[in-house]
Amino acid sequence: MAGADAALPAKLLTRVPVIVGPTGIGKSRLAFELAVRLGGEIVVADSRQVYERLDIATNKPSPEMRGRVRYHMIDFVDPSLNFNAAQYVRGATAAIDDIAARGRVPIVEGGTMLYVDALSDGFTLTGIPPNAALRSELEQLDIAALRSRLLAVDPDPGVDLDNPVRVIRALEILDVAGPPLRRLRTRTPPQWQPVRIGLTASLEVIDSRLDERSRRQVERGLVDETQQALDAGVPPTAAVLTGIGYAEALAHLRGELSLEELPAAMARSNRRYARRQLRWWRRDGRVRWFEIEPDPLPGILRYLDE
RNA sequence: GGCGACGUAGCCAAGUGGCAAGGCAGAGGUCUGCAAAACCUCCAUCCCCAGUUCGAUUCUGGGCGUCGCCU
Repeated sequence: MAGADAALPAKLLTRVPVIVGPTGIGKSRLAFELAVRLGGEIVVADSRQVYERLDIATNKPSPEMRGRVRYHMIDFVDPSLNFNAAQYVRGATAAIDDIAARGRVPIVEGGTMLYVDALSDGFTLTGIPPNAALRSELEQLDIAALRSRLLAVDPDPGVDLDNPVRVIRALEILDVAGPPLRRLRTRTPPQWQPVRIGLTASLEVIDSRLDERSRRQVERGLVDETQQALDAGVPPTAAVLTGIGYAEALAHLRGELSLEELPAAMARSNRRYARRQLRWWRRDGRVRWFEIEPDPLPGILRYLDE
């Protein structure tokens, strides 16, 4: 965080707590408590909580929490649509400005690694929308063909050439913006100072919390919620329904997974995701880590005061 | 008790007389930006014993086990 501070004294920048960590560790609860203490509002950085109605497996804050603290960037996108990181950064940036302008404390909390970093580091994202026709054409090609097609347009695109999703996206962007791809990827730090706070615990603790949460989500009516979304016309391929919990609930509705097996399958997906999140933020030296036991809140408040 | 089939990694599963596909799960990693996605790396000497053979997971015999059918 040193570089950005040189131009503006740190104290003049609004310090924004950014709560990160693996799924199921209680980030949401902590952000809530922090908001209550600080007179804050929460900007959720989560690629699934943005969608309307699908509440259970997206782990949206409870109605009680939402009654006491104002939340932003949740529950406002038609679940049939696909929301993306560029839209997120635009919306979240506006929300933070708005919160700060009203003299309140913005608190970012989230699990979607790219969203958190894109917002906090000010990634310039093109926001170029998916081109269905181009995609269906490109999806016919194997990775070697995709790769050579990309390299023909841009010899040094800076994307993983083994990864079809990335290569297709690169071609999609180049189709609109033209080469070179690298010039489109800049960073403009936000007008506020992120204070990254990581919540962590042992893998055993995380895993057992995920087991428990998955079981409760099924009890709370995850399958019904999924069925209702389908009945409302949300296609099974919609982004929300490919998320953890909904993907497994759909498998159950298709008869591929019994109700008894459902929580375990969900917990497994969650475990993988949690590990990926830990790896992502572990390598970010700007994150200050706090164990969830004992209550990390006092230490975090002290840290924010430094 | 008889007949038949099978016995390959945590699970599913291919395969061959010459040093054992793949998928899932697991572990580790990537990320200049569609990210709860995608990608990369790692991960077995084939139930046991004896025999045939230069060489057996693959062939033969005997165990043990599982499944099915029959009595």
